[in-house]
Amino acid sequence: MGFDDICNTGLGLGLGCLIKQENFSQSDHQQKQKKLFLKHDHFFPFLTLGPSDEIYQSATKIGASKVHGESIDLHQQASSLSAVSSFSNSSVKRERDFGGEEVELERVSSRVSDEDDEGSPRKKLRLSKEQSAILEDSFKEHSTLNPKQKQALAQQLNLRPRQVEVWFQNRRARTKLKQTEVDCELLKKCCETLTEENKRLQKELQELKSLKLTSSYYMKLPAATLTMCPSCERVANGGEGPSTSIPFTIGQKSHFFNPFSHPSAAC
DNA sequence: GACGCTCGGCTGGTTACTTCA
DNA sequence: TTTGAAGTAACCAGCCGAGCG
Repeated sequence: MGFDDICNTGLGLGLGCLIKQENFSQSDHQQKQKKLFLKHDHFFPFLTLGPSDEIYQSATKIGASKVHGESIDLHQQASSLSAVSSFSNSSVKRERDFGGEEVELERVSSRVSDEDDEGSPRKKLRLSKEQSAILEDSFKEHSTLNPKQKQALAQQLNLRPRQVEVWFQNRRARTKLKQTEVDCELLKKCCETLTEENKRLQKELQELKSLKLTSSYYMKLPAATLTMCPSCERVANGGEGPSTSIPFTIGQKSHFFNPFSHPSAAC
């Protein structure tokens, strides 16, 4: 197989992104929850240079999911079609007293809460700063609550357990939403970086193809005069002659590239 | 062990209300 | 003073896993 064969095997560029998954030692449920939160440092965008069909396959296989034995589905499961129309004719009026404390003046509520064990009408209250701070602290320790923790927290905050539960549900949703926004921004930047790298490699590829005629010259040289860089698989003429400045790739395997760990694919 | 049922907890989506620029 | 956007408490439907008979 000569250099022509190598050059004409359809070298191409691939683009993908790896997501690393930690091994969890927690309960299944918490594991399931953690899956939803992607850490920044778990992204491994990469470019590949190799036979085009292999690049596509490797990029889709690897980027689509499998890292560390865990499969990750970037596409969230189909969202449930919630056609809920939570009709409510309750209303709550609140005022602030002189000290800034909130005073609730509840008026009407015909909607019965599912947790309304006290028979009191549903209120939409605003949690105090202290309550929020305690809830936040508790959330930092554990994003989910067991029944005992929920009960204890409810007692401590003078809230109903249902309120604590709802607060944690909403808090998790907010966290996930923010994380999604952050991930989106990160992916945008990754995409920009990889696009630039892709352009650069395309250019490099064109240059390599343009060296086709020159390369035939190297093939005629005795094998002993050629040396290959083990890391980048570039062949040089053993330091002899002008050819050392004109490397070319002969590796057939895909060249995985991580722009975060390797700012440049070049030597 | 397989099956069906119940229950509790979670997620995604939504509504209604509050706050603030 | 009004208004629109953002934040958030509360809710609902649906899903899933554990426990039980």
